[in-house]
Amino acid sequence: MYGEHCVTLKVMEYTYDDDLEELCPVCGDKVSGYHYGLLTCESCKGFFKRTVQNNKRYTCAENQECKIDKTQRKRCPFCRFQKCLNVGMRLEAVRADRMRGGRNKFGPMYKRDRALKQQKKALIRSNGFKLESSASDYTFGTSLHALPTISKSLLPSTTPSSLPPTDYEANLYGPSLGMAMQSHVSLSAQYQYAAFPNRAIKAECPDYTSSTDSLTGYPYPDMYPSSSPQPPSLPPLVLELLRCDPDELAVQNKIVAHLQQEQGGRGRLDKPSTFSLMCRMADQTLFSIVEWARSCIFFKELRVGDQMKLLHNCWSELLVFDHIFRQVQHTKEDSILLVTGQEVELSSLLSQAEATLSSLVQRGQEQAVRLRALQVDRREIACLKFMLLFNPNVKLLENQAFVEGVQEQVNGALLEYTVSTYPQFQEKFSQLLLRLPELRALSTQAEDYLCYMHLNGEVPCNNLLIEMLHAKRACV
DNA sequence: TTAGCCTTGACC
DNA sequence: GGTCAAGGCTAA
Repeated sequence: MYGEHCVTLKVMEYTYDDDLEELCPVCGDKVSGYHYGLLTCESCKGFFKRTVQNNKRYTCAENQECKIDKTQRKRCPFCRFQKCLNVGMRLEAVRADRMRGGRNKFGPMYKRDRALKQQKKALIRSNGFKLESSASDYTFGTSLHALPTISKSLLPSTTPSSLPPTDYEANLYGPSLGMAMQSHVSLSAQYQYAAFPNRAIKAECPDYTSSTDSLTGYPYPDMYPSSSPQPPSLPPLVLELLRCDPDELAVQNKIVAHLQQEQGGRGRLDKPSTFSLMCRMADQTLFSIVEWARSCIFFKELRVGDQMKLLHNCWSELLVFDHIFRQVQHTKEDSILLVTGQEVELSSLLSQAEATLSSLVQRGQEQAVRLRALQVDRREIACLKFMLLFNPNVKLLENQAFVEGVQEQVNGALLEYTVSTYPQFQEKFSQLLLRLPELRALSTQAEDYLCYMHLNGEVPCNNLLIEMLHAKRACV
């Protein structure tokens, strides 16, 4: 049996005392500082600047899947620029007026990012996670209670689990889901200003993110000369779906804050197991997913009964998809990026985890590799999440026609988007859809594993995961 | 064209 | 006045 004490995960050592020791997310070269939204190397900074300033258009001689690393980054500027965009470099940080010096509106974001990295580092240290270079051999799941305090502006005044269900409809969801369904509106409102830096920036900068931002292959903002080729217009539905997506940093902050609070309520000696900690992370991620769904266009039009059925059907798919897309963005294939921002060394995990868990992790990594090869972008991810959520095959839906209609609309918008945005990659749409069956199979396997662990008493009590698991199996 | 180094200037 | 993320310059 998979014992909680037998998994000792190595966590990559963080060196946030010196951000410059990090590697460029585009090519892996040494980072020279924050450039256009994130920590990158000097050469990718220059490359990104030249590309945007000179409105360059590249083409890929291969199939737009070129590997970009330090030695090969000069080979294919198309794929290099795509990677710049995919990892999150911001077009709007390149100045249209070419003014030198000074500060831009990203300053606070960089500051927050630094603070977050410090928090993560403290989290890892106080957590007792085994550092790669450390001689001591701590287990992954140890005390979280020594975490540094997250600033009040980032902390919710209350946690989902501390709110009693009062709303009738929310109660229909079950104890945990009911709370998730009714309480997160106020929480998200509180997070809006503290952890949605982009929103604040948008108020002061031209709004490139709403139409032609850094998420696409043809993302040039409107500030460039009108004589230059204009990007194709994007399906409004795709933009709307993307708008529904929560800010990753906000979710991360919220989950870290919750885990801190949760552990704060325990004694120092009451250490959760590795698996238990993973479940708590997944549990909180699931709360975020429910919150996302509730705020989504179309979903909020549905009656609560249908909302429940859809969520019960796809919760594990969305959870697995969330994990996989995080690995796509993470770009490092030798480690896993957790929702808390912590890195876990893959080899260590695979060598010590029980066989089923290893297989799940490996299959997840394979999916991440395939999606990365497809150069999937955020807009496509947003569409795919909707397609998972609005599954017309769910039984006993009150408004099955509506769900089917949404599925068709999103399907059409994704097709239009991929064809117009990636004209050299006509089969991208079908390639993306082909990922879904594998994803569903993986999530089923993950559910089975969770069920098995639950029966063995390894899953924490009052867990939304288990509630969803029971609800789904009761429906089948 | 690339990429390392230099200059600039708002913000602290 | 120091910091640091912008843009600029230039040898390779």
